[in-house]
Amino acid sequence: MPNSQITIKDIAKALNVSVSTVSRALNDSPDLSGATKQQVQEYARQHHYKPNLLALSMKKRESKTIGVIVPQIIHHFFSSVLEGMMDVAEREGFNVLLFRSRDSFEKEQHSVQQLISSQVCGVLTSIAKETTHYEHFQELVDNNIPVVFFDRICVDIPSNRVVIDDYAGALAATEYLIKTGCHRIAFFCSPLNLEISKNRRGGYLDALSKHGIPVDKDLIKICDNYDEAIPVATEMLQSENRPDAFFAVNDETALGILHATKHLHFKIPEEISICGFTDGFAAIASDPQLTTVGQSGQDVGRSAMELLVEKIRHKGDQPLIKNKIIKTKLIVRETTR
Amino acid sequence: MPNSQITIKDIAKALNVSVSTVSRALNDSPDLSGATKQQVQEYARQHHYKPNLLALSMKKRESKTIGVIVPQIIHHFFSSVLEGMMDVAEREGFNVLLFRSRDSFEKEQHSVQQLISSQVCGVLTSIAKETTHYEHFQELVDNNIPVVFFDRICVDIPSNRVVIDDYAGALAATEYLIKTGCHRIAFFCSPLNLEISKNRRGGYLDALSKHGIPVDKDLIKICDNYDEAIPVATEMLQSENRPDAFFAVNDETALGILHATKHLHFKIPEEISICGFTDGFAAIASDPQLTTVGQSGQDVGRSAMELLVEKIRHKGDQPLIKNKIIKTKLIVRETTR
DNA sequence: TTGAAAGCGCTAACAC
DNA sequence: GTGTTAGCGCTTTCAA
Repeated sequence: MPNSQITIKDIAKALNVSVSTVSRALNDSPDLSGATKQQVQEYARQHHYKPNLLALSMKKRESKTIGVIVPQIIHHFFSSVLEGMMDVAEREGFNVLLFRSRDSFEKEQHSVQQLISSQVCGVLTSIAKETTHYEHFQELVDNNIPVVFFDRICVDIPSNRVVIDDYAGALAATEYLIKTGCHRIAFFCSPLNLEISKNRRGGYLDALSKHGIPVDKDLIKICDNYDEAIPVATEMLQSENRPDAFFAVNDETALGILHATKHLHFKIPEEISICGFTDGFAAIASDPQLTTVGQSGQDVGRSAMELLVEKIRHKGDQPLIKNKIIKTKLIVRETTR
Repeated sequence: MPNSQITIKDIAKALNVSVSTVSRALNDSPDLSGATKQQVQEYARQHHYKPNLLALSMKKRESKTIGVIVPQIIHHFFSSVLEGMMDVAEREGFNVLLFRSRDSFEKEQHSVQQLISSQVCGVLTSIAKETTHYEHFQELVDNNIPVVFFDRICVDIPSNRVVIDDYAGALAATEYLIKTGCHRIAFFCSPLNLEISKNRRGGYLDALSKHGIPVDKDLIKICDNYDEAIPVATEMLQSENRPDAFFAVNDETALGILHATKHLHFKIPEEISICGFTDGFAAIASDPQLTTVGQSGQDVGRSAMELLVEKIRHKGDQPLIKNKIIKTKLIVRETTR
């Protein structure tokens, strides 16, 4: 921390006025002689005076800082969300304190503690994969710190939420696969403690039942990354009763499946259809290009930050819970018929 | 900001002791009776006491917070850098205040002001594309706030720097192409005001001259993204004197070239070799998988944070400037012979 | 129009 | 062992 920063005290001494005068001048208070005001402002400018935000926050009991916890940063969706949040934070004059949970419950808990200690005026978070209980988030609520969950939400805590319309996205994708002639559609998803997994699975299951296709549990796998998808998909494809389509919770997994499918020389999409979820750059870079459910991370980030700021500004008001649902869009490319 | 947070004052009142006793107990001071200490700690625990970091920072004149400014967040390299920084920050007990310049000089300036005001104890940044003068960074130095530049460095400010070895990476990649039998190697790069462009071009040119291959200006294009690369590469490939290899400043551009090349039914890598720079996920997802110069953003982030923390801890010491160069690694996959 | 003083939450030097 | 107090930088009420 700097030891040479100039304070109002320094200015007061230099100009032979009181600190309150300096404070007033810098805040452009109306009841101050133009002369003194100008003099102070001029001096402050020349000496690069900058208010100490720490002191200001203490005094005003308001830090103008928002805490964000994401599971991961190198991740197309989460970095998009972050970018969207920064758009709004900047516009609304909030700074952002960033934490990352690495999907660890412990790290998430620790981040929340730090955030409370840091006196942030609101928190945006997507919960860690490991997380199954929520006392730490409850503490935020108890401390009167508004929270908005996004994407991986927590239903146990009364708070605003911004989610992708996972159910509708998964429903639409699965229906598309069915309508293009697929009958045995495998589904690769994340652990079911995550709401998004439940919802995407819900969409998948409902699409099947809607079209009278029985559910085969062997077609549903907990598998959500590139490396794991390759052996799992390979095994399925070599089985007697192999699937004719795959739907995965994210693009990486879908691309792992694609890799395995090509390796076994199946024709895509004639023999096997594949659909992902996210629409990152890799979906375009792959060959054939990946059909996927597009979700705008930036929209999620923007909405979440907007909701939070609104909540912070109207803190005393009725604590109504607003949920925001961001629409997805099926992007049909070359891995489906 | 919370209004219900418990303070040492509250604890003192409840337990009928003085605030200093509470403070000492919470800091596990040795000169305190075990009984009182335990009583206080127990009470604090039960009531979820959390120290007010703002007050602590004011008092200690040290905020344990590091400011980071990146041009962009949705960007494989920068998000990797951020992730690497978070690794070290977490380990070393620093919080991270995040800013984004969007490559705008004005936003960068404003971020620096906020950082100074926020009393951060150090700053990590990669300068905006627009930035051509550096008074704002000089102010950090004047305020005795350590700065480490990474990737897009600022040579005018005395400070530590962490850079990718762009020159060596480009040299190695180009030499590899030459050694595997390519003679007409096209080069797609970013505008030349960026140091990285200059350095990568330097590596490319030197590799050519080292192997006695004349430079053909028609083979060098300012083009650094997927969409633009497709038409530019297509045109080159259809020309009479077509290249037999492409080297691009990033993976997206290389993948655009790959797309164009496949579209024209050239055999890869037999007829055309392609090499990118970055090694993001898309390089693996593509088919054939992309040969590329791997640059570890995480290593850059980690090194930058480590250098900064070191500088913060040894503030009084000799202000020697340490530069760190992060090696690249040629990752040969399927788009080169 | 300006100044003095209290206080935000915390620590630490100094008393007892 | 424990309490009292000053002070970090700032705002704001009250007085002058």
